[in-house]
Parts: sequence; structure tokens; C-alpha cells
Amino acid sequence: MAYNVERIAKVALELLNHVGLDGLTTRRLADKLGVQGPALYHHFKNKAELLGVLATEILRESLGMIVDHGDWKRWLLDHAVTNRLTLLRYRDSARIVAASAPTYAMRRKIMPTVAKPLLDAGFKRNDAFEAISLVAAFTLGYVIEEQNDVMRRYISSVIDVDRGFLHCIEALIAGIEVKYGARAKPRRVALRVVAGRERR
Amino acid sequence: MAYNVERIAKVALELLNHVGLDGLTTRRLADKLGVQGPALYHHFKNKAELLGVLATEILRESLGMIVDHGDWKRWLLDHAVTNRLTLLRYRDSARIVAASAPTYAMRRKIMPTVAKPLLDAGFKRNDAFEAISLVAAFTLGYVIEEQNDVMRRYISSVIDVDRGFLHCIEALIAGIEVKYGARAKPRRVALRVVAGRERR
DNA sequence: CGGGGCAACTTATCACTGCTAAGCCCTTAT
DNA sequence: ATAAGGGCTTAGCAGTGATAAGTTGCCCCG
Repeated sequence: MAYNVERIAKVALELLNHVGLDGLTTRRLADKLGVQGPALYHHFKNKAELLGVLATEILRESLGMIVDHGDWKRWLLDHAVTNRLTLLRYRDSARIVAASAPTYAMRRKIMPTVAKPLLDAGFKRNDAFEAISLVAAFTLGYVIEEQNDVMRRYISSVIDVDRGFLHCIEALIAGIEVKYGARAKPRRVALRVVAGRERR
Repeated sequence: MAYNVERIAKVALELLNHVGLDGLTTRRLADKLGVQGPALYHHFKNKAELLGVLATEILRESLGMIVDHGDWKRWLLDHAVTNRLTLLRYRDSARIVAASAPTYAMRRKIMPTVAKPLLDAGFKRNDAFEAISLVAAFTLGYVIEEQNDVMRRYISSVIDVDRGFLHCIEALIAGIEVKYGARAKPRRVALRVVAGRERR
């Protein structure tokens, strides 16, 4: 019944939202798949590998959703916001992503694709890499704390949290502009002036 | 033999560095304390509480180490760097801190003390809070990835990782200056000029 | 057409985990 | 002297991830 890895991952993510990471046991997942526990081990080497798949699945979701409008600041903002919202869709997702070892390796791999808007804006390879890592690390850390204490959801309104996140990201992007943006020389430029004006 | 919570936490942290978070079982810890497993439950309600104590213990270590020279940028930098270094002293520390629920509550509690340098520099309460959260969340996220894939330690040299972190923090602080620093009006000022010049 | 082979699954079982229940011992206070 | 209680022990449970060995059903190839 558990046709393939994709389907298993999908069901696992559903289950995750019901029972949380600590409740996500192999047996329960097998149950929901209409299958006996050990059957899962024909698809995954161990549970860590399963969680790894969940992590990449979660991250993948947010990847295709961001459009490049030619404005790297806007793009970076969208990137962070989308990332956070996707993470928030799944319970304990940040902890899962955090515990999945290949995160860094994967990120390095897909970096050329994901960093394109920054490279197009004239960022040097390494600067673009650092900038994206910066945003990613912050988002992960932020969402981890956000998902951790459930209290927070009841204490302060959601909007406040959202605004707090936005403020931070804005500060972060401003910093990136100051630190790296100065060195950036736009490639396909019709208006080199704009870049100059933006630097203030 | 397990005199008090403090001592237990200390031994637990030692053990942690030997066996990692996944290897840190109650029995192994009891063993190292010269005690039978269930004895621990006279000191802790459950394992989560134990890990919570470890988390605050780790964080506490880095708290007293930063000196306020009257320069909020320097202070914020030190804060981040020290935080990271302390975390790196213990295996899987970031994951432990990440999983310890009361992080946010605690942080809110000690905020007035910890944010003093920023407040003295003229930051508004909420801005200071956001700025520190920003730095903290980023540091946590960064160290999590750093501690995760062990590969990284062998692939790239430590110095590169250190530099990467520094770059990010610098960008971050620059962003904070642009976004919040402008609104900051130093209290005990001998040289309002400096603040003005720095804003450029 | 028939049988090898393989993938997907089952059953049985393992070592180990966090944790509880009940009882023992030694120190201290009354 | 005795009651009380903190700190521990022994015994044991339910649940976990994981392995080994066997069963089933399907497809491919002779």
C-alpha cells in the first residue's frame, strides 16, 4: 500500500501535524499507511533518513514559490517570508530541518540556482552564498523558537510575531546591502544609475 | 552521590561531549554519577526538564562573559561571538537549546539586564528587544547547521567558518544600525557627534 | 507455460529507552 | 526512642527503533 517514498512522506507530514515530532513513531506511521511497522525499512535505511526526506520535502515546497522581479531586496524578503510560512505549516518542522544532517550539503548544491537573483544583481559568488545562508540561518532559528513555546501563540497575537519577523528581515537586508551591496556591480544593466542611487 | 542538580548538570554536560545528545541516556548518566537509573527522578520531573537545565546552564555560561565598553556595536558583536563559542563547547548544544521550551520566556525575563547596553545607547525598548532576538536567533540557527554536518569540520577549515560567521554578524549589526540606530538617541552622551558621524 | 527471482510485506523478537511503583536505609527532629 | 522523610534501590512496564527470517504475489525470461 505504501507505493513509494513520496507518498509515505506525504502521509508522514500529515501525521506530523496531528501528533508532533515526538509522537511520530514508525509504528504509527505504518498504521496510517495500512502496513506493518518494519515494512518502512524497505523504503528507508532508518528513521533519520525518513526525517531527512521530510526535511527536504518541506524545504522543497517553499523553493518554487518565489518569483524574481529583478529586485534582489524584494526577492530576498520574499524568500525569507515564504520560507518561514512554509515551515509554520508543519508542526515541529524547524526541529526536523535542524536535525537533518544534509541541510548544508544540499544548500550548497542548489546554491547556484537559488542564488541567481543575487548573482544577477552583481553579488560576488561568495557574498551571495553568505547572504543567503544568513537569511536561512536566521529564519530557521526564529521559527525554532516560534514553534517551541506554544505559549507565545496565546500571549501575543500572531500579527505581532509576523511584524517582529518582518522587522528583523528588513534590518538583515539593510545590513546585507551595506556590507555586500556596495561591492555589487549589476550585470545586465539598463540603468546602472539606479544601483548607484539605491546605495544612497 | 548525586548531591544536587548543579553537579548532575555538570556531569551531564561532560557526558554529552563524549556521547552526543542521542547517546545521553538517563542510565548512562546515572552510571557516571555512581547511581542507579531511577534515582535521577528525585531531582528531575523527566528528561525534558533535565535537558532544560542543561540548556540554561549552557546559556548562562556565556552571559557573564561580555563586557560593556559603551559601544553597542562592539558589545553586540561580542555577544554573538561569545554565544557561538560557548555553544560550540558542547556537542549538540544548539539542538538542546533549540528544544528547550522556556527559551523565549527566559529571554524575556532577563531581557532588561541583557539589553542594558543597547538601552544606554538610546535604543527604544522594543527595538532593543528585537535586535537582540535577531542576533540570538541567527546565532542559534547558524550553530545548529554548524554542529549538524560533521563533514563541514573536515571539508573547510575552521577559520573559514569563523570568518563566515563574523561577516554575517557584521552585516547584521550594520542592518540594525540602519533600521534602529537612526532612532536611537544616546542618553549619557559626552559626544553626540560620534553617534552622528557613525550613522554616516 | 512454468519457474526463477525479486520486491513488498509479515511475524517474531531484540536491545534499549524513559519512566513508575514499592520498598529500604540512614539521618534528623521531636 | 521513634516518627519522618530525603535519597536511593530493585523490579518491571509500555513503547521505541531496528533486525532476521519467512511469506506472498508479480513480472520476466527460458
